[in-house]
Amino acid sequence: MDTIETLPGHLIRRMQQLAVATFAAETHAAGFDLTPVQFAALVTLEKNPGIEQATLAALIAYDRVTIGGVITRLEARGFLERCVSKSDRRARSLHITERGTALLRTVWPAVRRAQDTMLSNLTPDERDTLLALLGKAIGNGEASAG
Amino acid sequence: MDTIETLPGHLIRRMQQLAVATFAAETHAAGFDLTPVQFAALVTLEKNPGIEQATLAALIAYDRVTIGGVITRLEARGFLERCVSKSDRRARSLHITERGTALLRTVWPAVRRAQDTMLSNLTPDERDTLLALLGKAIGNGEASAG
DNA sequence: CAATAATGATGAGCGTGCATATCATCTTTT
DNA sequence: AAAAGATGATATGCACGCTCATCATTATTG
Repeated sequence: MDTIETLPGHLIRRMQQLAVATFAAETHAAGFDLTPVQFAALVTLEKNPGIEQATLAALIAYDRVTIGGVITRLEARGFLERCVSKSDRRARSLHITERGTALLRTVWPAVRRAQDTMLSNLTPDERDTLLALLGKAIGNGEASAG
Repeated sequence: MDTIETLPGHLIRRMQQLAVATFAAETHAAGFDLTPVQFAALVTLEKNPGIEQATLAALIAYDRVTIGGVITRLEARGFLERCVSKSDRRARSLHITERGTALLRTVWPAVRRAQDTMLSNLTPDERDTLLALLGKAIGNGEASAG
């Protein structure tokens, strides 16, 4: 064998590559400049106002250091605010801004379109199966009561 | 809805995250310091001696610029050689070295183990299904005679 | 309560991953 | 064969994504 094509890791990377490219294509086409991480952070922040960076990182399964940089860039663009937590002076409490909320509201259609496009080679049944298997593979449904 | 958890893109990213982490864990545990891209490049180079950077990039579906950096690091570590192509002085012909071949031979077991570990939550049938669906989603089997 | 450990954030460093621009070289067109 | 276009590689810039180290602050323990 000794080839890359059939290795799970390679297929997974290609899929992720396609997903990111599709996300970028759809959002850019709609006039936005937002990465998947940035979108995930804002969406999660809208649903959980006031959480700290570490909590946000855990919620969307990212490294804390990575999230720090993402937050810095989102703050610089005015999509969220970062202030020292009242209960823990080490922590930074995060709040999405009006501008951030407005961005989410307008970008959601493009994001939904992207989710559809990146699976356009699959039938609806196949999509369901794929997503179920991915969820099972990454351990969704086990101790995910975070 | 308005949440991240159920979006295909999020699941795909989590899967890729798991795949990379598993690859690193298994190869590190076996005493190697190699990234998935570096491994893919070396394997493909072993099978296709003398190809150029652009060809290699196309074979493993990477950006040419990215591959340039990967090749530079692999060359610095003595795993491959880069020389000006005879037929095209713009191009760089790549050859894996003895050291590179030896590395591949010894790291393969860890890589295979990683491929298994990253899907350990799935049954054999589920793994087959997942890989088939990923292949279909990324368009394998259509004009892939590159 | 003092010493220790744990936690939140940040800085440094490395390696992708991609877009854009630039230069060298090859190919095509006229 | 000169002009125009295409292609291979590289430099630059930006954004992840992670490890390790560091500092501040909080929690724990003796």
